[in-house]
Amino acid sequence: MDLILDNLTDPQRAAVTHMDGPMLMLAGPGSGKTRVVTHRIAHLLREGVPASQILALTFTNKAAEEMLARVQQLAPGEPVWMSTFHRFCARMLRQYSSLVGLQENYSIYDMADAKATMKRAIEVSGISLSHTSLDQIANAISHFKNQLLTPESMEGVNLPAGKMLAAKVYPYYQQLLLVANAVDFDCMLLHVARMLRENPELREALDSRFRYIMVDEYQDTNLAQYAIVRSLSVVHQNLAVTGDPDQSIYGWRGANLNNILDFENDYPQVKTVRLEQNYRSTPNILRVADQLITNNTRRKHKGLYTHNPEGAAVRLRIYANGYQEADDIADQIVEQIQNHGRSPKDFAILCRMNYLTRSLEHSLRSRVVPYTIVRGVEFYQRKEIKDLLSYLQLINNPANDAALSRIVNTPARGIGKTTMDRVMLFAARHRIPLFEAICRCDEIESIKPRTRGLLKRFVGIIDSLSRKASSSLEDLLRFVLEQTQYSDYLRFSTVEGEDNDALANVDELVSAAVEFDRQHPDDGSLETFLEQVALISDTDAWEESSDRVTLMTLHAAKGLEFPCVYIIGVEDQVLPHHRSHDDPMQFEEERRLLFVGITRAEQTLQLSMAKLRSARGSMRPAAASPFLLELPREEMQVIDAHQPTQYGDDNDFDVDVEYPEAWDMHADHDDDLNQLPPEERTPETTSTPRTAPIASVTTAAQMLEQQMANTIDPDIYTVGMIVSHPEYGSGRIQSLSGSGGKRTATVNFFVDSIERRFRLSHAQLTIESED
DNA sequence: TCTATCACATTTTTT
DNA sequence: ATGTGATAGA
Repeated sequence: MDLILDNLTDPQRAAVTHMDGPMLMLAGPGSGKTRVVTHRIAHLLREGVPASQILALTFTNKAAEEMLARVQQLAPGEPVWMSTFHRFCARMLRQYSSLVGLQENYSIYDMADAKATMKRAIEVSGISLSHTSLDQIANAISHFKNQLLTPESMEGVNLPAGKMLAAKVYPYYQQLLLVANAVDFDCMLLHVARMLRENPELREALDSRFRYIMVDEYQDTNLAQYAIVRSLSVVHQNLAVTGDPDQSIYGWRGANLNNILDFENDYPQVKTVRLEQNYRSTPNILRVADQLITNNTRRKHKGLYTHNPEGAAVRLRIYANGYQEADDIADQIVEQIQNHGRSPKDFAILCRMNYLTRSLEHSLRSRVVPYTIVRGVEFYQRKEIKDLLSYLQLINNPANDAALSRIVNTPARGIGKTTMDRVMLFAARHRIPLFEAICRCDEIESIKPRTRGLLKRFVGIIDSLSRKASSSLEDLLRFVLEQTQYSDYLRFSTVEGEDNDALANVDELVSAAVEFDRQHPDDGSLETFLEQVALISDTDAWEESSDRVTLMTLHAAKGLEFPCVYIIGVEDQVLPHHRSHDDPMQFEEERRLLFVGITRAEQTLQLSMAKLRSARGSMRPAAASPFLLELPREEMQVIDAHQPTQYGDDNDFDVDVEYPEAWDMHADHDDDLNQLPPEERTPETTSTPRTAPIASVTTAAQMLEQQMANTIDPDIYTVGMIVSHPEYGSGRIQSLSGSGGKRTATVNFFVDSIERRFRLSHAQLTIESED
């Protein structure tokens, strides 16, 4: 039995055993890509390639950790260098910092730090934000860096008007970063790429040090990453990249789809392997995904197939409004958990935009279904955490202006905006860090003597903290808390019993420090801790283990899989997003986004849209996403849950909203019902026109209950009746209670004389005799 | 210098 | 609906 080579398909084995020369692995969703990559590394090691010569680059920490663990399992021994691009660059910069004008204790700015710095740069450059925004400028600068454009190389380059201002800010921003001995995320890549380009002997050394390079999710690489990878594989072209053009959803962040589309041109001797067999989804789901993505032009053809058994038809539900959508999905989940042995963790609800999870949250909470939201901002973005980390950063790198600005007056020390403006002016004039400017505050004439005293006291605090810099992280952090009286500050700024969260978060950070000390008994430096923290993301915190329904954006769902998936808000202007409508490239990316969502599903999938969607506080009509037209309707189950709503029985919107004719939204759905599984195909539903107004109905939830109740007429049951249950056998109905969807029967079973209660709308009770 | 109030915008966000 | 950022007043 060969752990590494057995149980692989032919294409998989071909990829695993490929050793020298470039390789492109086109891996469809659920095709066992991670398995192939890890097995290939194990194979390389077994064939005698030293672990130190292998470098595997991923985009997420999670992917890197997972691969590392799996390789360790297959081939225990010296670990292979597996990390994210950014972590790799962080290490390189640490080692070769002087080549790009940094010191080795440089800081890594997160988005917030970077934006704050840009804001300063904008002020310094004297540009008005009236025709643009900070976000736009930040985006543009990020793009410059991803395109390997330095401020110098951009001089004289013609730019669209939208980017002109950003280009003006760019050099000022870079200057501030340099003075602060700091980099932002994009800089890390840019610096390393430049370093490799400008230092041929270093490039060569690293090229032969990392003889075997693997890149995961290659479709998401930007130009900077591309340049780094190419530089490291000029002499030793043992570059294996894996990816799927159809799953490229980060174009807006600078990812260049051409990197993977042109890989075969870049490396003519490339060996291309296609992994087309899917192990994840039912054929039904896969066909829907495949048919959708066929509409894209910028792709490499893959013929996806699976040997998995046929499953339930993919559902498309059209709801009257977003609340009904949320309630119905929550009801479905409850039903599946109660009666079909599902757990909350089997479900994922995906959406284009974060705010769409709100109504779902509400519906789940009211039904006491546990859920988590995977959001962009979490623990390390919390104010108290950022504050404390800023103290640590300042100790590690006193030039870190972003950290200083954050905590110079937190807790309050009487150093306000006016003072800091003067300090900043002085710092900018002398091109020195803020901390140095504060140390030299005697030279700043505009600052009053009293304030100088306050500034000096601040310097004293930082100095005393710095003297502790080499103690354990836990001690250091506790010392910071003590010296700055930060805990008191939190307690005082607390409104009324509300904010004990903040103190708990502080405790959690201390725990993280303790844990770090434990894991790094010898090499634990402040620098390492800060680097680790800076490059952590919040999606990493998502615990797979907890038994909860997962709510997240389609972007966050990449790489994950769930038995049951709901994709909500499949509406025009939402998916595709209205800002991606015009540009065909972006439009295709939106289609890929839906493709990614669909292919997360293992067993069941429901796409849904609402005819009315509340956005920005008000109800607006929504039209079907154009992508819905591209799906194979004939094999899907289309359910138009059109019902009158609390928003008016004579719903004006109904007439106004335009639906593609092919969808036949309001027609009778006998066809569709015939595709339902038998238990859902009761005479009641077919004979009751679904558009009939139900006068007494007030909320969407009640409507749904009614609807459900109608599927099985509860009134056919009477007390004393003998019924049969699939699990417990025969029994007698003792009593009946409730009404509508809550109509409940208490049954005493003959087999054990135990009474059990069932909701008639859900339970599978069959009548054996009337008496 | 701090605090309260108001206007404003609001896609997605691996690092 | 909700949060953030700027501004004005204490």
